[in-house]
Amino acid sequence: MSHAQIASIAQHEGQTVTLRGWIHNSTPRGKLLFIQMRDGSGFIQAVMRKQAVDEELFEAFKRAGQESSVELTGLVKADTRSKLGFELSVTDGKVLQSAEGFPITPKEHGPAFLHDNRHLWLRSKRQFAIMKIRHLSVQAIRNYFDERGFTLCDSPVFTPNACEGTTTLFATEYFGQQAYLTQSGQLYQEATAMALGKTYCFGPTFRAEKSATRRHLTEFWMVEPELAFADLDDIMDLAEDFTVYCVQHVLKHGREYLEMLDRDLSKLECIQKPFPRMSYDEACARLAELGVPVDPEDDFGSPHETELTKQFDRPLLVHRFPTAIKAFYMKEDPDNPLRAMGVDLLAPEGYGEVIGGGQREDDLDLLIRKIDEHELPQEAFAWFTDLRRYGSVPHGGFGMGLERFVCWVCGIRHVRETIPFPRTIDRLTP
RNA sequence: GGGUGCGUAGCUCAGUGGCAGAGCUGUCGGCUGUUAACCGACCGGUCGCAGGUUCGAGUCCUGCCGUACCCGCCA
Repeated sequence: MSHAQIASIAQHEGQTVTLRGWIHNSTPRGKLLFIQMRDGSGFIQAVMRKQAVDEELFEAFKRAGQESSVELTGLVKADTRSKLGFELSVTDGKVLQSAEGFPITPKEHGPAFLHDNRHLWLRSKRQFAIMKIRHLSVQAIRNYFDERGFTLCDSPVFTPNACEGTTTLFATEYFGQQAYLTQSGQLYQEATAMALGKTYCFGPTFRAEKSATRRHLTEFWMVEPELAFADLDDIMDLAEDFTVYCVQHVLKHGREYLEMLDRDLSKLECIQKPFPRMSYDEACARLAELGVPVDPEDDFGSPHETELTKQFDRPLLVHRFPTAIKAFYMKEDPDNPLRAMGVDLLAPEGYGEVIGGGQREDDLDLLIRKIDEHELPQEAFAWFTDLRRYGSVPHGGFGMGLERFVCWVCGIRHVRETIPFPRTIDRLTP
């Protein structure tokens, strides 16, 4: 007898198979027992008839609580009464461990309770679907860059210096020195891109931001491509093409998971090129037209962002932000030094910033001046300025927050559900 | 860093200053098409913590703790 997987149950129609998994929920109905079983690959309904199995077995399954581990053998039947289209008509089985009082019942629960039980909550159908979509997103990201000649060159997690101020850095002791956990792999990608042309890193990043919002984690995964010989337009083209690829990949391979989450698929189907693009100044003018004016020398906030993205059914690229509010490494607009060659990709439906990036300052003297202006120590950036000393070229890249992407694609409210064990300002466990 | 709301059974919640409640979970029994089943019974309480007002506080006041959401900042 072979063990089958629920995910590929259609191949076994008309056959007798054995499934190994857990009782997701069960409903006794007299001499019938309906078992919602999951095996990690999917969910299926098994029907146990008292007359068809050993009496002791029937009683054992009737007593077995939610999340008991079990083995079930039966005939795979096409059945329209089951949501999957297939049902297991049980002939034999075994309760491996009979569980009692599983805390996450099929009824309603609050977020604090669910997160305290994250190790068990991952077994629910909704979390199963989200983790599958996260996986497909990672697959899409890697495929995209690998198929286009990018070389994976991961940046270090321990770093000696801050690139955007120390208040958002996690500090740690490193053999007697102060070290920080990385909040971006970008500076190192600028080095690898000069060595290999097109590179990317993909790993966890850490930010000690005191942001308790539905869009923030203190530990999150970021993919950061960097290209030599690229200007702002190239970066925007890449961000656009990449986003379309990733969304369409999930849509193509993860339809069943999106349906489990009741995602409106039409909202994802329309994520196609071209994306609307507007400069920051154009965005401010548009906001004024929409009746939400903004001070053009001050960055606009999340309500402004939402108002802007509501105008479109696909992501919006906003470029050329005020230099004053952007990081030291960002290139100034040659046409206007008050504007920097940065770009944000704002996802629709109120999801907001998913990608941030731009063209980097490639002029040695300007970069050294910017480091001073930002009151950063030159010596910490000696290796970074070397990149402009030896064969500087126009270059750029961006970072995409994986969890924000997954949150948008899933159409869920909070990023904390998009990572197996979220780390937020007020949660370190489980 | 700023603002707002909520803490009552394992969970989700109701509770008018006057006897501590419901549904679900769990345990036991019943039921042949359920999928958050249903019917009957049982089990289940430091009303977040500390102080105050009052004849009397789950309920009103103060502080603390926890939690949720919004803003700022970002991906």
